[in-house]
Amino acid sequence: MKKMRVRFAPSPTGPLHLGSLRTALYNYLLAKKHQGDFILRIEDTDQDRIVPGSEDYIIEALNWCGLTPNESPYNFGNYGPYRQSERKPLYDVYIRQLIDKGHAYYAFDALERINTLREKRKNKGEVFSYNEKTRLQMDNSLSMTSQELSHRLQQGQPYVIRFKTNTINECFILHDEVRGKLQINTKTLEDKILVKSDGMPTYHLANVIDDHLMKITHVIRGEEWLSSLPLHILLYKALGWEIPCFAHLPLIFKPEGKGKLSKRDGERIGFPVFPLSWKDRLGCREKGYFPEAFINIIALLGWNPGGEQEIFSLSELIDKFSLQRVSKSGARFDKEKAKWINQQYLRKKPIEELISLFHKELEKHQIISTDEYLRKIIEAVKERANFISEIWDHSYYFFESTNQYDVKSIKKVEPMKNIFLLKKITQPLSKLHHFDASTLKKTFEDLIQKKQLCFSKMMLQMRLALVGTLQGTDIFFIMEMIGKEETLKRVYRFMFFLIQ
RNA sequence: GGCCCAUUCGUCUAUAGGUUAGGACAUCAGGUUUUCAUUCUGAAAAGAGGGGUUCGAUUCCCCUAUGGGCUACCA
Repeated sequence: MKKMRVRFAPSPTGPLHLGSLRTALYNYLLAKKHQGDFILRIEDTDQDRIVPGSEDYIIEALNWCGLTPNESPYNFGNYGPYRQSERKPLYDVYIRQLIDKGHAYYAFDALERINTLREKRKNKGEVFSYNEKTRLQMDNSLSMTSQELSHRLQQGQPYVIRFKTNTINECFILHDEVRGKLQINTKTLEDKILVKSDGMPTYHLANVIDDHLMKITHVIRGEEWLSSLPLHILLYKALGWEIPCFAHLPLIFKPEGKGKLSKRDGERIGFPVFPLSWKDRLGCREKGYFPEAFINIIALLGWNPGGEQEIFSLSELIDKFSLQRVSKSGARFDKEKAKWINQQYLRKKPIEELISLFHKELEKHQIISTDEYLRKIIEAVKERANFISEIWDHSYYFFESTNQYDVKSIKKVEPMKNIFLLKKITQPLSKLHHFDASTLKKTFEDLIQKKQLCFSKMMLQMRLALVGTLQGTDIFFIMEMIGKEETLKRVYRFMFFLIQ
């Protein structure tokens, strides 16, 4: 059996987004499932559109997700180079071959002429297409003598090379791993440009040649390529090559509105469309998504193994993945579910890892603490956090004193009555030697029983005093953690605030 | 306009002709926790429409509608 080889072939025109990363993931999963190779190839045939830094970004993003390629521009296998811009000599060989065999031809038409032709037809409600019907009226090697052709080539006139679409077999059937059979009518195809006037091949040609030369067995890419598939198949046939398996993945749509998710959708949807930050746009990593969770999220966008399990490790994904279970229709991204998945991972993380991550989070607030202190706090609040940063949101009051109070909440709990409540507790608290949660709880209970007070009102007051809002963890735990001195300080400060 | 693809709860999806159409997120309502969360229980919520094929269609076929993709010397 032939070894499975798949490739992820992004063009370095900016950061990767969710959709491309999912394509990379599915490629990776399929390869690993079959002990195959996962190759990264950089498709930089359009030199004008290259954005500096994007290649590094691609590598780093794959790395962060744990999708390490077996072969890449930085990790050569036997089929390099892995950047298309460096493979030009290879392409030239096959371009020659296509021309010699009559599968491609030179076209000298000025862009302006084609554009005006298009305009004219459009005004008539028709469409101009460069194909079997029109090619002989155009300025190309099919409509001129060989002498004229060589003359013009010698003169150095600019030209492109077009594919001569063979329409002898009017219809043929394609097979797509996720969509099944597709019927194609060659009459509707155009003579696409294979080589641009700068001598570089277009995507279509480079892609086919590279996939063949790199011994790619399965081409897994986005649905936007489905309409070019017939051209690609015809190219394989023209070159006399074996056709690989194709799988076209459904698109990922914007969370609201229409159309496929684009790089510009980032902040509008409130979820980063990028795995890592790009310039001033926050990435999922920076937003606090764990790479395992991120992988899990995108894996489920357009695929599921059929059961009711929703949380999968990378190795489980590898084990369960199959192209047959990729859905045909586009998926809309749901950021709430994404959060939930991240939360599931946060809950499962070993405490040691959470401590270390939280140390880093605290650095942002210039806070240094001990592992032991953090351990207790994380255990207490981790259930309510989706991200590490939210652990901070739910625990800041353990690290800094409150001096701001939520006015609405204060009104709700009748302030003047409650100064009286707070006053009652300060005495017993200051007398305590053991300031731990259970002793504290007992102290409160005793007082409440003795003075016939309301437990819940007392608690709300304490909460406001210690946290500033009606949020927060168990009050007795908070007191234990911040200690007697700080507790009393906060209570007095709150009373003072109320009197004012 | 042409070509192509898709269409199950708000969202992601299960169901490979026979199910009370299942689950998850989100939503809502209750219960537990004499404070905050966690948590538990429950509810509402779907096969785009119309024709076939069939004893029987969400499932197969056709038409329409809707959405999407492509239609560049971009990938």
